[in-house]
Amino acid sequence: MATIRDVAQSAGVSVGTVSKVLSGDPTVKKVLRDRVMTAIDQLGYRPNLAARALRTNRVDVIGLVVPDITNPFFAQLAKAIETEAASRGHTVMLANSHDCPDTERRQLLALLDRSPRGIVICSASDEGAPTYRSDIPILSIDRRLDHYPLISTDHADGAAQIADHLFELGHRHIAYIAGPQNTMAGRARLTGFQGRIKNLARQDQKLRLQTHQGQFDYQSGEDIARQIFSGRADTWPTAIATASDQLAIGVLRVARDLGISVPDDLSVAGFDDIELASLVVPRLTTLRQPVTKLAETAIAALFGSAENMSDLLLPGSLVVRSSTAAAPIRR
Amino acid sequence: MATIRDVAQSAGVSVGTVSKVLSGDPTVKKVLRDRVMTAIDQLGYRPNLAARALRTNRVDVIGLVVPDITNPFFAQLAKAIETEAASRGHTVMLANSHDCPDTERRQLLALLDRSPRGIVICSASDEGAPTYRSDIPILSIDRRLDHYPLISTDHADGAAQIADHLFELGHRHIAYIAGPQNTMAGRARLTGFQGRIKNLARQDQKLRLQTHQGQFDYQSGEDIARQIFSGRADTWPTAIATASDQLAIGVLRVARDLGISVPDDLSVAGFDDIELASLVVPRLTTLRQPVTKLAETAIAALFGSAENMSDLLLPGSLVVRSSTAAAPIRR
DNA sequence: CTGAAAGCGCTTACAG
DNA sequence: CTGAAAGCGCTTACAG
Repeated sequence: MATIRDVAQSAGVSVGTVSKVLSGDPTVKKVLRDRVMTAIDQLGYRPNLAARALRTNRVDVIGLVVPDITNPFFAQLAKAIETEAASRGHTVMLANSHDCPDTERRQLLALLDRSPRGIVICSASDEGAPTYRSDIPILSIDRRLDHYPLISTDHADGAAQIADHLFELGHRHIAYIAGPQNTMAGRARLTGFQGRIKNLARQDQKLRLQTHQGQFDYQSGEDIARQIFSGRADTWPTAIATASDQLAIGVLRVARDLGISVPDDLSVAGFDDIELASLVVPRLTTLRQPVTKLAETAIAALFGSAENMSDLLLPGSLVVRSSTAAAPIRR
Repeated sequence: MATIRDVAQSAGVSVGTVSKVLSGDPTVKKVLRDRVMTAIDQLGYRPNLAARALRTNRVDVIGLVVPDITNPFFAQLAKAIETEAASRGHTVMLANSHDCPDTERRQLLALLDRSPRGIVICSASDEGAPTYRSDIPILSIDRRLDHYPLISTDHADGAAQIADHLFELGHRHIAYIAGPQNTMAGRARLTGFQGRIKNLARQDQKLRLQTHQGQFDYQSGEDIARQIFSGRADTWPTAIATASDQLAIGVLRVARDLGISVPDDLSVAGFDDIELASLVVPRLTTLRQPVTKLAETAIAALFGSAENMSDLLLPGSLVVRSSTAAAPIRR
């Protein structure tokens, strides 16, 4: 491979001048600049990034740690971050923590060693984590790591939007299937939903909410839905809201198995808007997380002054599809 | 950050000795080694990887280029590759080509600049691409880039396994929905299926195959299925095999819309075994691609002698679920 | 406006 | 078995 010396020699200038041309320094006269450019083209010169990194102590890389790239939400996030980073000439280093704090710590250290421009992490758990001493900015996305600033969807507000939607459709007996309460998202969505329902109950005393507790996954949705529908039919809710699309899809399947028609007899709403949400029958009403916006904001923060960054909540948007409709008339 | 000099000073040895300890050189006496280790711990020393890279001209990174990390198949692939790379102390640099040859080229050049240990690429198109001059090994996975060695599922064999399965179930009128014929996977699956059917036809002259042509996506499956079932019912096939799970899922939806019972009236088989395949109703019989094995093989090849590497086809495995069953008795 | 030179933090022959 | 020194390919004050 040609080095900067070869280019300098071929162009008849000093190495320093080539470097200045490379960095777009305007003090280089056009004649020289042109000679250098031709030499670069001729030799097919590409700068050695390791040498540059050693000298400048900075490398055009963004580190990204997610629990599992196979989860559609994280895949979308990774894609958005990669695209955004690429548009700024940066490459993304990807690591999966496999939802394991130990692995996460190892991956984070490995990334830190490569002195990237910054690191974006969706933490495996939002319980206490070691803090990393280094001048490389670290940003949490979706799930906070330790004390590092967090960029995430406003989960509470999103859940409240769903509550409003169901209330407006006339539902007065609503079930909520919450996500795990040891995650911030799980907690925020539950309290957001409950809070809004409490407010709405002032408008209509008949409004009732029953809550259940599961994981974010599909199986939980199935299990809890079966439990909900195990009682007498006149005790059934007319709408079920859930903390994730996966949960909602589990509910949909149970409804079909039991011959409960969605949305005629039962409205179902999810959360996240994963791709599957619009493929399922009927297509799922849900709350879309602003994934691209989250990624853009995170990258912008990394390139700005991530020092004095504070938490940032971005609003999600209600996506109404065919799994929710006016409440059935009962009795 | 502490440097190797600080460690040397603190341990009272030369920089060279520290370096030898770092690399596990057995010629260093235990006393010195211990002193060095303590100094490292005390100072929290972590080697500067840029400096090491400059010196050794090698960096513990694997480059990975996929069309779109959001596609579940590529996500699985990326996860497997990342896990495998991590187990060898390497980090993965991820790039999305967005299915665009130009972007792919740019991404590939950017990765090459970072002098990774090797690059694994699932190319955006298997039509001609520029060849890259560099001593960094490049390996194609799933879809070939130019002349670079390819590791992929044996698509033809996989499609043949599906053909066998349907034949054994007694199906004698089978439709095949092929994928795009400008992709190798699309072509190989079609010819594999056709070839096996041709063989089986020697055992039973009544065996008939009709083929259709679509994309790999869900919508294609829906469109073509509608077309298939637009004729008289006694001309309908008893089984439909497809070139992708997405296609098959499109077929399933049409079947339900038309009141055709799967698998009683119609057997449906997909290809790939994406996660959705086991979530759909009924669960989809399909051919599982050996994703983990593909990734392991690719990484092993990169760490071995990728020089004299040749193409490698790995067998897929038939996953029988509830969307296929014995052919219905007609007439 | 351009060039000569120092130095980033390592690894690796080479002496001893 | 250990150390002194060269050098990887850049960037960046500093002189001129």
